[in-house]
Amino acid sequence: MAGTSSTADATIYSVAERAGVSIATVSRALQGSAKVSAATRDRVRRAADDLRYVPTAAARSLVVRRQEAYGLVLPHLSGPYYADLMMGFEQAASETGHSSVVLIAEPKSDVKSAVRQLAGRVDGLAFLARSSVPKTLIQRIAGTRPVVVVAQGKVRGADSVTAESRSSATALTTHLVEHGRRRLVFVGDPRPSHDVGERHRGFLAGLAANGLRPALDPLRVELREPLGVAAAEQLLPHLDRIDGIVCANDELAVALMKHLQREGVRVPDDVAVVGWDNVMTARYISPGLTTVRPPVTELGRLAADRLRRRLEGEPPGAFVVLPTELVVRQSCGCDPPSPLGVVGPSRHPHR
Amino acid sequence: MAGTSSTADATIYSVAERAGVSIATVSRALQGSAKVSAATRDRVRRAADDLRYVPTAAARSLVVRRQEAYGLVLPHLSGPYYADLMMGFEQAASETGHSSVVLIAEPKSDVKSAVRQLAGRVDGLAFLARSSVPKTLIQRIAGTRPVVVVAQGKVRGADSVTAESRSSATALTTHLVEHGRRRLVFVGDPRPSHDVGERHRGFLAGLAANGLRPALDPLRVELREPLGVAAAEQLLPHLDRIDGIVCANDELAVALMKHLQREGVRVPDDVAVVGWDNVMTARYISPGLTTVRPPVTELGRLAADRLRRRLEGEPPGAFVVLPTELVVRQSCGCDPPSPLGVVGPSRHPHR
DNA sequence: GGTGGTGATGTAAGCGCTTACATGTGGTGC
DNA sequence: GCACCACATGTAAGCGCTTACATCACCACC
Repeated sequence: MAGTSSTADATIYSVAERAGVSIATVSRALQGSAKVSAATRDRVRRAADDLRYVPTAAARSLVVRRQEAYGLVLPHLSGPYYADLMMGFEQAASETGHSSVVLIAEPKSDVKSAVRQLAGRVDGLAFLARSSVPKTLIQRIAGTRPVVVVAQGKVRGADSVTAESRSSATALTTHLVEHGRRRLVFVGDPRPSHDVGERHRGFLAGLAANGLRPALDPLRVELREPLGVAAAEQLLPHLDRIDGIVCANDELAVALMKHLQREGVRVPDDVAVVGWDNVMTARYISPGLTTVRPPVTELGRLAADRLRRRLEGEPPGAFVVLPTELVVRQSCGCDPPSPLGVVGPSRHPHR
Repeated sequence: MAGTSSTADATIYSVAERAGVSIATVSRALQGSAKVSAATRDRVRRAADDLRYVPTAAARSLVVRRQEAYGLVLPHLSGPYYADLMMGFEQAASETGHSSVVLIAEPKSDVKSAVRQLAGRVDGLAFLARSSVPKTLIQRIAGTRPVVVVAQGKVRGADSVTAESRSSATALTTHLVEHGRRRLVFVGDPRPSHDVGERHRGFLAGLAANGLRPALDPLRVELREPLGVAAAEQLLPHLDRIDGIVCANDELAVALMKHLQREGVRVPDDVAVVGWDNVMTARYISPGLTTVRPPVTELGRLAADRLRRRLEGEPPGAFVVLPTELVVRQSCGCDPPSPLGVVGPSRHPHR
């Protein structure tokens, strides 16, 4: 019933028949191989067109022993971060003729078998941090085909691309200290995510360098908007003991800041707030949110690029760190609208 | 070199050999077919595990004559809209065991062949509006396999899922008129996108119902942030002649509003501004942006659902319209923080 | 007018799976 | 003790392509 019109399942055979040639010639004509006469090529093309022929990729994959596709495993988190990353990935992938198969790995669904299945249809895979795929599984897959992990620590046998986090976090923290803030607190759970862990370590380092310690233990919350409100609630009673809040990402930061403001707290006067990711809202909210911009699209692009190289024979183990950019707005205590400053080592692949 | 470890290319044969059974038994054991003894199943599983066996999806696809994958064609536009839509789509797809292959169709790249190639590796495709895929191409593909268009008008032979636009736009416009605004202008190009066209028509209808006409011709700009600033620049000289700006989407609206404010224009006092999409920024900016919330995730989910049904034999031609929600904040002139109101017909599939 | 070369096309062998059908093995019922 | 059946497993045929190799026609050259 679906897609009827009788031509629905044209194959290379029907095209060959209609064009009066062998299937080999059809294949050659359609792949643009040189060894076909112009006349024949035209005839084949016309036949294919008439028949609405769509070559079955699976058949080709089987014989060329390549899927010509990459897999991208994301956590279930909306937000611009993942969209941008995907764009970069897909673009780089398609430039080398690879399709992108995406999988959203949420905790609830059967991630393990979903990932396995995905692996079977791609030549290489990229795993994003926080995608609730156990590291051991990633390692297993990496023993099977090229794998790159994004925004995570190293995984044996896999490549890694990350945005620099620790030193930017230190810079960010130092910036707050230079504003005279001494009683800082970190909001976000440093444990489950390598990246957030790094930000937290950088935060601690920034404090330590100034002989300071966190005013409170980190508030271990997930990096989502509603938790920002919850965190604000938790902090309200302690506002006399803190003068700066370093959030693990912008969603948390904007929600938290807005809620504090609703409760009459002045930002940055009473308390400074900073985030991470440079989402769109960060530059529209007021005061403008001081944050860190990771090169998200570039991260995606680079992940696909790693896969390409691996498939071309490069050995695994590359570890690429991309620089981030400190984006200073007003929530930290700076007054004028003045975005500036670049922090972090420049790109430095090794191994 | 890549993914060495010698086991890299375990096939069903090597697993069969190691387990001491035939490949048929391996297939049955791994697919969970009932006709395998528990002991054998275990042995096979262990062998597969030892060998890091990853079944080649292409081989299976070839024989079962299904790709077990859907294609999703998006325009090159970042923003939460597409991310959410993809989430919904992927989720629904994976619930029925389908992978999602995404393609970002930008004008520059060779969209035509990319789409063709995509078609060959999926069982059905969803095309998003503004994805720079010519309608004729979509129609051709639709003659070949199930196709659903999202947020577009009807396409022959394809299904369609859309968010209600026109009457919500009328409601939005009417709301502004009720605030006493009489001199409204539409920002965004109604021509290339079916949805934007609908919003514009709804805008005109809302005015006409009150005996009004647009204060200016629509400002035909793309729906991206930078164009919002440009539009604001264009409107500044005419501010005496307008008191309300209806933007085709939120990105445009927030950029425009912010720029007007920078120039000393008071929103909503001097001029009201409204948008469309209900992006995150809309609720953090001040004044809060009055806008319309389309059920984006649901749209994605429904698109995948249509494909499923078509593959199950349902005839093409379904036309599903999802209701949107008017989100009233302050940029329209309302004072209290009070989101409310639902507008638009409820979901009504026909055919 | 043979010989050899060149370019276009055909022949056929798989790629790694699934599955209809054939085969084998034991247990049951009479 | 034999027929029968259910169940577990094996055999083998393809799914729709690509490509190495064989074939063929034609032309140039001496």
